[in-house]
Amino acid sequence: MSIESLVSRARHICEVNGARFTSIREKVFRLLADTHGGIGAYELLDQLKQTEPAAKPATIYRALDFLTEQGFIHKIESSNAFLLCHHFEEHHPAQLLICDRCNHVEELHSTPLQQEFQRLASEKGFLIQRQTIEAHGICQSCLKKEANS
Amino acid sequence: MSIESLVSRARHICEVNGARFTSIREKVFRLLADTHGGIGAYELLDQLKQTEPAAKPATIYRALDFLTEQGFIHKIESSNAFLLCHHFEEHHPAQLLICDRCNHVEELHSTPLQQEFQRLASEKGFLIQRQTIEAHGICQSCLKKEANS
DNA sequence: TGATGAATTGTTACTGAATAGCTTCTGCCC
DNA sequence: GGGCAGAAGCTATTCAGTAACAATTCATCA
Repeated sequence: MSIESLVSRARHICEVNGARFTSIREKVFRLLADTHGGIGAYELLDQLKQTEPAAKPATIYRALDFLTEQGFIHKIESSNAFLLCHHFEEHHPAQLLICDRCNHVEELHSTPLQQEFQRLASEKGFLIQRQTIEAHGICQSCLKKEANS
Repeated sequence: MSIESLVSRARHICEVNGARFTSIREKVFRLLADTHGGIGAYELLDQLKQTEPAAKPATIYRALDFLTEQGFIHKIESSNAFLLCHHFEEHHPAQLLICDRCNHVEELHSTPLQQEFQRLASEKGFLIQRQTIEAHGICQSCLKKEANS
């Protein structure tokens, strides 16, 4: 999936939503799209400063808030990092597999898993509004590299 | 479950493990035991300072690291808070239901849920080493209060 | 008892994460 | 062009977490 294609899809969604895909927001979006895996807000800020020298933490966090609202990115809670979602046409909860070796993140969308969590919560009378399901470990490709060495 | 009972159980486990349940560690343990729900490291630090004026962030984080190693506490990743676990006799992954109204945290231990997540990961060739499963929302008792008002 | 080595704690300093509050600018609608 | 709302600038601050090194405590073994 090319970056340009992602950008134009995002731009289109913003138009539909009546939201403004401003220059800064687009830049942050592109930086995220360039990143393999998650990236921290301050690293993102450093990169943004190369074209927006005046950028400050608030600049990044406002952009990240916007991108989150539009459903373009996920936050990785267990590592305080942000991740571009490549199928943002509909908001969806995701489960993340985060490789601690290569930083790659695999995004899952298992309905049974969510439903089971939902069911357990309901049993306790708990109303879920937001869920975080993440695993850290080692991805397939890193495991293979390890086996071959 | 009384605090004293928790403390003595913790002390016993430390003895068995050959770990030292020092004064600072016990104080942090007690502060966590006094807390309803999760608590942030710096709030914990403020409380600890009342009896340990020299305490610094490192003091708290070292104690928290120790208590985590012993399996006495969980970290709530989605709110950067720490929570005493009341059944720490065996290390176990937990799922947390965090009420955003009253701050209460319900701890679940669903084996099916973990296994399903495990299975999904395996399908992708991913080896899970640590998992975070949390939900934010509203607990039963807060929902009832709401209904009655 | 006294030496010693490891674990614990003290101390200073720093980086990274996130938000608050207020000002300025920009785009849009009338 | 005037006024309004949303976006971005700016300053400052709080919270979260770690690094590095010095000082201390403690169990143990000679």
